[in-house]
Amino acid sequence: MLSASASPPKQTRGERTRGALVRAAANRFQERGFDKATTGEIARDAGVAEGTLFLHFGSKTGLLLGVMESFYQSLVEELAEEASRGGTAEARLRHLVHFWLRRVHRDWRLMRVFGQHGRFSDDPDMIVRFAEMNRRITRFFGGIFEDLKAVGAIRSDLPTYVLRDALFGAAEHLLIGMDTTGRERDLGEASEHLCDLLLGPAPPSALRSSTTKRGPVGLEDIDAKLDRILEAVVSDDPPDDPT
Amino acid sequence: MLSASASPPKQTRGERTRGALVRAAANRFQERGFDKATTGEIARDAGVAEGTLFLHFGSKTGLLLGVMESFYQSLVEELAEEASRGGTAEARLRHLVHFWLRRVHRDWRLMRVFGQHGRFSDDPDMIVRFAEMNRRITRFFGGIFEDLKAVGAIRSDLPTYVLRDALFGAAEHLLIGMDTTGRERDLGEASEHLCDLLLGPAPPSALRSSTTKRGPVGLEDIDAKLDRILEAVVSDDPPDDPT
Amino acid sequence: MLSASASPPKQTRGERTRGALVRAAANRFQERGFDKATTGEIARDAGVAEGTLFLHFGSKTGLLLGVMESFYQSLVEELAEEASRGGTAEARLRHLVHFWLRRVHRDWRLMRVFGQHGRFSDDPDMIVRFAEMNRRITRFFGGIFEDLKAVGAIRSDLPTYVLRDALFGAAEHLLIGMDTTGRERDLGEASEHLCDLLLGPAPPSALRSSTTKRGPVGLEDIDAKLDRILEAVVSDDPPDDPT
Amino acid sequence: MLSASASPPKQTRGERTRGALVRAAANRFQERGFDKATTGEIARDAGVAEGTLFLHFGSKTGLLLGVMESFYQSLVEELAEEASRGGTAEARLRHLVHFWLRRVHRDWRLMRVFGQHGRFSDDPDMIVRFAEMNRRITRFFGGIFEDLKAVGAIRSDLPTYVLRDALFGAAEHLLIGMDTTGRERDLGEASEHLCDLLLGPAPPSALRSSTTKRGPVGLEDIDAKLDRILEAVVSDDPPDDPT
DNA sequence: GATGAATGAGAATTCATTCAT
DNA sequence: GATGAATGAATTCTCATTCAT
Repeated sequence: MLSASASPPKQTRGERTRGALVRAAANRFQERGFDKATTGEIARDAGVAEGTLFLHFGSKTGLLLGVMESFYQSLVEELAEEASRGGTAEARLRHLVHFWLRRVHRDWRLMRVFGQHGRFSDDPDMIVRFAEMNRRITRFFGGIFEDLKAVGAIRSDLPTYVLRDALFGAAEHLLIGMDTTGRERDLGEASEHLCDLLLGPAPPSALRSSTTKRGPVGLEDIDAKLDRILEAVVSDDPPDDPT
Repeated sequence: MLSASASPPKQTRGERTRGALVRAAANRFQERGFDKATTGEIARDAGVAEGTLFLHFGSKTGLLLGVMESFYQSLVEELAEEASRGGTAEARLRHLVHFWLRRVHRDWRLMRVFGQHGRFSDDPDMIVRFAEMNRRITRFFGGIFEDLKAVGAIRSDLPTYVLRDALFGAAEHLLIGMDTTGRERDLGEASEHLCDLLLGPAPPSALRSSTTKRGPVGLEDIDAKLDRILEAVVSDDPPDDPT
Repeated sequence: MLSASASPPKQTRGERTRGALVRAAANRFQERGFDKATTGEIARDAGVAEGTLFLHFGSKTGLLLGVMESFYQSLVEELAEEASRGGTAEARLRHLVHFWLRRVHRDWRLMRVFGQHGRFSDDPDMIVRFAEMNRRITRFFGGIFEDLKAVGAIRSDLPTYVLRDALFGAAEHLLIGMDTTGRERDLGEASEHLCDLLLGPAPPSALRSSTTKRGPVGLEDIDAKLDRILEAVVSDDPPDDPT
Repeated sequence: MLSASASPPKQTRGERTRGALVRAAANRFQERGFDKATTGEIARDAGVAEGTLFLHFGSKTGLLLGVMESFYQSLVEELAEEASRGGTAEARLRHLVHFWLRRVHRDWRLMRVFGQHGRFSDDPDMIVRFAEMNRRITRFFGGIFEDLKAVGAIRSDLPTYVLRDALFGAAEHLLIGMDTTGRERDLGEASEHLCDLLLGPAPPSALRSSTTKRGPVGLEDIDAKLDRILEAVVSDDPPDDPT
């Protein structure tokens, strides 16, 4: 989960403890969900007494908040870095979507916990904080959509919220489906398809990116597909939503 | 929630009790989630003793299963009725999507509970049953997508699963967004936009009539068909899910 | 504590359980105070599972309320019976005060718990209920004081509240003193003295009651007192307030 | 609470810390009671680390002891000053009672905590110390009562302990009643009434002059003196308590 | 003297489930 | 079929106290 930071030597004992707790909690929340994960378990994993958990985070919900903040902070950083790579708006979208799919793939269970409790917690603070974090994330994509519309690469008659919901919703369903059914999907391909959907059909010129290139069909293509069909006789099941 | 059926007079006492429990449970699950809803309050709402609940459903999970079955049964019936209205594939899609949005709008919290517990329950029976129900739902849309591709109304390069994930995912995000933020959206408009996205911009010519020929059969045609087969085989067993 | 009722055969299981819990709780509250008594302990004493306690009383505070109600109910009944004995207002006062001293002597620790938590609980319901019970008790004495004033047996220039506070306060301090210091006092004598104080000095005639009779002093009296002085070289400690 | 003394400039750091802790603790004990006040909040209020509290007082009980000592020390000083004003025994009583009412009015919650824990603590040291402090207080009043009896201003047939219990008990009930019911009482009036009760109605003649002789010595006189001795011996060690 | 981080033994409460009637 | 009373394991949270720095 949250990586065991290669800590620059300066860190108080308290900081180390907090870190260990956040990491242990992220793991437990991910694998068992918030409600089924117990504070006892988490403390034990972190190698501290249960009371220490409450010393640092005040409550189980406070701990979740801590995990969320830690998670979204690095997520935003990564996203910022990925988004900083130049290119046309379309290239940036394709790049970010691909990144998003891979990123969410790693942590969708945890993000699902965030979504569930960030939105429906009894603690209003939690709800507010979660909304903020979420906004920081969606902004990245919302901005690009606006750019694309301005440039004419996306039909301007589609409201941004539909595009955004389609993007995040599709990603979520896709990833959950993969994880709960065991069916493997090539995330690169999937993200290309998803972008294709959002961007609409290729404008006259051939801007198509490599994976989706539609050159003349050869026997190789057919053979590859037959292979996949043969494999497909085995797989099984359905997906849901991350955040 | 599940409507208090104007019951045809004949019903055993047991049936009436079961019904009351299912209705009460649906309400509680919806408003408090599965875990926070207690068997005690459900029994009280239903006007029976707590023991009676276990007499009929064996366990809380069993009760959830009962609620799910009752829910999906009517959902499938409604969907079947809506889908039976004729029209072009596109008209059927637009109609069903609109219906879906309105329908899910009413019960998204409950469906969210189903999705959560149907997929991640410890009870394997629960998982299997949920998958079946889900498949019954997705089939309606999957079929239409195939038709639309066949007809050329949807670009055949987009795999069905992407369309399906985009549809269900977008619907879910849209509805949750409405409910948690209080922001009102016109569901009619939203469903039109969503269909516009899925269908892509209207093609220039009259390719939309249902049985247009596309010239001599080439490898491209075969390849396209293999695409459909591939999609069908992979997704008929493990389809995407609308929760 | 609360007497193990010689139950008339009709009593549901629940009633028996409630009774056992109330009795066990009264004991524990009395000997350890409300805060230090644990629900686990009480349940064990009552021979039921800890959960059962909460089934019947909802919370530890609810249990205290149950104990209080049970206690004050019998107290009021006893008081009503004692008060029903006729006689002059003075005779009734002397009788009731004597009864009160004996009664509180038995349960002052418990009554102290009631006073503490009945007045300072966070639960407003508790406070209201306690105030009501208390009023029911004080009314008995307040009424008599009014009668005595009307009759001229008590100086009418003393407000009733002073008399009442002096009575209850003195009783409380007296009893606590006895219990915490181990010093024995004759409750009959003490109640006579207390009444003497409240009533003021004897009117001309010799209404003095038997224990306080001041006949001619004999050597026996002096000898008895010397005995007590000799013993007194050993005793120790101080008192507090019941309710 | 305990006043922030305008300290004579010389005070070690330790003394200042102790003082801050005692003041903070007095406040917390008063408003939340001993058990509900936590060492954490007290330390925070005092502006020191929690560990520091234990450094100075060893335990929470030790802290209470510290507060008690500080409190009773000033109380005794104040009382001594008030008592030093001359006048007849009766005037001194009236003055002291009035002072007592006003004084207790300010701090009855805290004194209640002292009474509760000073008497029922598990720590035997606490009990002993509390008893000593208490004795120092009661002596002031006990002495006056003896004087008044000697002078004939109080009927000598009432044992001192009854007077003392009535005084302290009435004061306590009166003050608690005021605070918990919100009912305002004029403390000046109340103290007059209370003294009137204790002193009884003014005797007809001039028996109140300080050294009135009462004729030839008889057994009655000896007996009365034995009463006083008896009382003194029994109550000088274990006196009644003003809490 | 002082700190702040850590501790761990409780405590109250919850709730799905069982079972005698 | 139905009930209501009982259960007891599990869980979160509190707080006085300790101790290395």
